[in-house]
Amino acid sequence: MNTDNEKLPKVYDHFQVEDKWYAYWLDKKYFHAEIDPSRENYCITIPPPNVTGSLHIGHALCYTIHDVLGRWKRMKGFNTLILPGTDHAGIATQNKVEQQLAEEGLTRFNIGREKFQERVWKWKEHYGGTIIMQLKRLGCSFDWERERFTMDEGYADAVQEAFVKMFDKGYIYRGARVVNWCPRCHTGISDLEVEYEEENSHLWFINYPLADGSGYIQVATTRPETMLGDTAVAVNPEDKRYMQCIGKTAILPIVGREIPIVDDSFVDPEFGTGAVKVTPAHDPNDYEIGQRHKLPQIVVIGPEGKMTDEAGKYAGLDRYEARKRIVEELKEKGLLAKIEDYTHSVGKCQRCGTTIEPLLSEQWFVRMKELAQPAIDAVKDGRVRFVPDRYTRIYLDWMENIKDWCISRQLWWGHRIPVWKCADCGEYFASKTPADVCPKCGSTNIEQDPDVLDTWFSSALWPFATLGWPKETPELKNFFPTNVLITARDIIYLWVARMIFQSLQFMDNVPFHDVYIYATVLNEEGRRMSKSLGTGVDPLDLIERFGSDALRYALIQQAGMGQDMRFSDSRVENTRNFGNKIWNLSRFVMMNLEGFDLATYSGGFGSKQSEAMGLKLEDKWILSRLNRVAQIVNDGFGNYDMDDAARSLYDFLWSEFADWYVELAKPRLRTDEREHVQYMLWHVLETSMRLLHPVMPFITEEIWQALPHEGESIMVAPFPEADEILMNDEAEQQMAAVMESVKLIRNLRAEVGVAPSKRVNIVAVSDNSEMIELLKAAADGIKSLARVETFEVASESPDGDKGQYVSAHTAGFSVFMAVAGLIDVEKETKKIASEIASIDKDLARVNGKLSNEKFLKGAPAEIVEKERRIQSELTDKKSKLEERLEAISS
RNA sequence: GGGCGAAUAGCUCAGUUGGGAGAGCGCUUCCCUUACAAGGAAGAUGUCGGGGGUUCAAGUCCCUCUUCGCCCACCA
Repeated sequence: MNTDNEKLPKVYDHFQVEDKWYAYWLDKKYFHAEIDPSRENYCITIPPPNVTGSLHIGHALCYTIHDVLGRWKRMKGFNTLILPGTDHAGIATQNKVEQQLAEEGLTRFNIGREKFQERVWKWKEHYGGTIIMQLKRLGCSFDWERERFTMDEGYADAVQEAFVKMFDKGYIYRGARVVNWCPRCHTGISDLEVEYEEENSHLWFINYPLADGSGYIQVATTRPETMLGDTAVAVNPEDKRYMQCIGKTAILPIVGREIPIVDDSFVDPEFGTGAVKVTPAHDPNDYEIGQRHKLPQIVVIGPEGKMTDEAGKYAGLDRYEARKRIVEELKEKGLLAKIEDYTHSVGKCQRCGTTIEPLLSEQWFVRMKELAQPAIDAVKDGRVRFVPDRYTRIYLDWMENIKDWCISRQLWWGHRIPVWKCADCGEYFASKTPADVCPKCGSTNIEQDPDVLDTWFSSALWPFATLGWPKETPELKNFFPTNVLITARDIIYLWVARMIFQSLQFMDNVPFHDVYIYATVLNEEGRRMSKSLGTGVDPLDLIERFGSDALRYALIQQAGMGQDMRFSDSRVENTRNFGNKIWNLSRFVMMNLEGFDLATYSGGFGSKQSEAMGLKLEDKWILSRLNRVAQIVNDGFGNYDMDDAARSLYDFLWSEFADWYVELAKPRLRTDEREHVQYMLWHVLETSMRLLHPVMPFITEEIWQALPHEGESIMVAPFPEADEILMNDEAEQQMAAVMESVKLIRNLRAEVGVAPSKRVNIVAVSDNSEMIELLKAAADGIKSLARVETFEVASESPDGDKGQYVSAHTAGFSVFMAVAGLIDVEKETKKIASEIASIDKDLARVNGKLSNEKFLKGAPAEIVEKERRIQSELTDKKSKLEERLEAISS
């Protein structure tokens, strides 16, 4: 290979490299998975991002993890399918488009359902496109030929199929309930879509006069405006204070309605006055009380958050204005006993922040009990495993206390509910195809339900609907169930749980085997990164500045087991530096590969071959380290410990390969070892690039392509497996001693202030023959790394004028550095004395242990042995220092 | 009210089954030594949140307290 013609630029330029290789990979169709029964599958259907906007760093982490695992498995020979797509995100996207309309002074009602839907589709095209572009820039090796959208044609069919089947099986029912109503979004939402916030408010105490004139009963409320809809007062049946009131009636102030006083064990006698006003149409608990006592339901607040006609003179007022005025009127009438400050949590719409109005309305629900059970079993018996494990209980607790799921939404963007109602006989029926006649009475006077389905109803089908369900496609047969779901912890209930029960229902199998809940990304201030909080960071910005590889590595390096991570730009900058280090490391190797021919090295490193090749200590050492890293990386990816894998590669490449091996290789390249060293450098670098490729795909491809290689892309090259034969404890220990000697000499130089350019004369001393041999063998390397002119190895300290040496001591050997002129005896004495003091401290600890019989008896033999070794090392070092002290002061 | 997680160097975080406290950034000193100044060499910095306990041995296990974050709950 002629390296002169292919000089790599000095600074890594991520711009041209990333675009070039992504286009190449696409062109080669490496991302595309065809069905291949001869190979084991690896399949993930990605969590489809909402088409509400662009992706932030949290998403970048999620999809980087997908891509790391995908690339790893692909290189390991799995038929790998990472299936991408996007989610229509009903309410969220509709809100975005409504905001857009509002800027034009329009509402969805102005332009009508059809036109509105057109606008949302346009929005989807735009932002869906942006998201896909972001994923591509991130380097994601997803199968774009199989990209899906939760409202594409086939998907719509799956949603209808699922709904109709569930409807016909009786899992879906229509019911009047108090639901969480968002007056701004104008729709009901599920319990999971409500977010609670602490609010400072008041507790109003109101006297309700008793009808018999015998006084009044006092109730406490946080929502005085709902009193207009009260149809009872409830007290606890055990509450002695109110026993005589039960069965009596009270006169509802302002309204004048006579309402019963009922007993219900729901009421907590400790809270407030122990008497509760009951508003069945505006509070889920009151609704339940109302059901138990057959109370009427009076809706006094309408869908817009305004008082209804039932509110009499307050009709038409905003709910908060009504509250003010009602409190005012009660005060005037002398019925307001007191007002207390009170802090409580108030439900807000997850999507727009508007305070939820509990409102009685008719909705479609999924009956959950029966569906939940198999989903509970699947996790309990381990068919689905949560990582980290602590989420198992969170899931199970929720599933075991599950409530029915409100799936209808009064929105225009989403899957229209495939239910028709017959105007003549009142029958509701579901149908996948547009219906025109009532199956019960034959009437054609039928109308489709205007509502759409909760987005999560469609998302719940994702792992199988994307593979073709309800059709029995080859993809579905081949790739289902998928291997793992990688997702954020905030959608365990909303999505994960629902995929599990829907999959068990429709596929009779779990949707995935592992659920990996990754870290929540926080910004520098420790706040959750979220678009709606305004704390999102655009990954594209970081990719532009530092490169995709840098961003990916920074994310993976920090992606510990579900731990939150604070993310800041400086992290990515550091990783960019790592990329540059790898780049220059590769430049060095490449510059020195002249004349290297890969073809002559087809054997690799077997134990015998390595002997035959005459491996030096540093060769054995770097091969040992390389294979240990290969082990850690494979284990790390396999156990979702990706940070461990990433960090070990960083340390290996920078602190071992570049800092030590390459430095030791430099002089060897000028000797007859050249060819062998070339092979070593190539081998270690090429293997490292393959190990690193899943995390940093672009730079590794660029380097790999520039190196001699076999195959057309690193993406499809085999992933390195650890070879235990090459793991070599002895070499690692010996190398540690050599490195220690270099550090000691460098340290002495710095201490005495010898200029880096100046070479020094060293005498290394040991009374251990093996150590002497080792130091002798390593002399060339030590001389080069520590800038040593003469390096003498002796069994005794240099005699003669000891005032001409400074020294440093470690276990097994000492180094003496000749200084020009005499040493500063005072300074040297001080240094040695302080070292002795520090050794004494350690020695005291070790001696204490070793003189403790309990320790000697209780601790395992190897630990005792280790302490003994430490003791002898310290003692040895101390005596050397004392000897030295003696020598210089004499 | 219940549950979960976190607390380790100035900052952000690693620390596998209990066995001589680590990295990156920042800081100090020196160096453009032909792979790399986005770099190299040397160095300083810790009551491992507090208090108990188990153990020969605790950052690691148990109890308790404090502070922060998150989740769940029918907080009228």
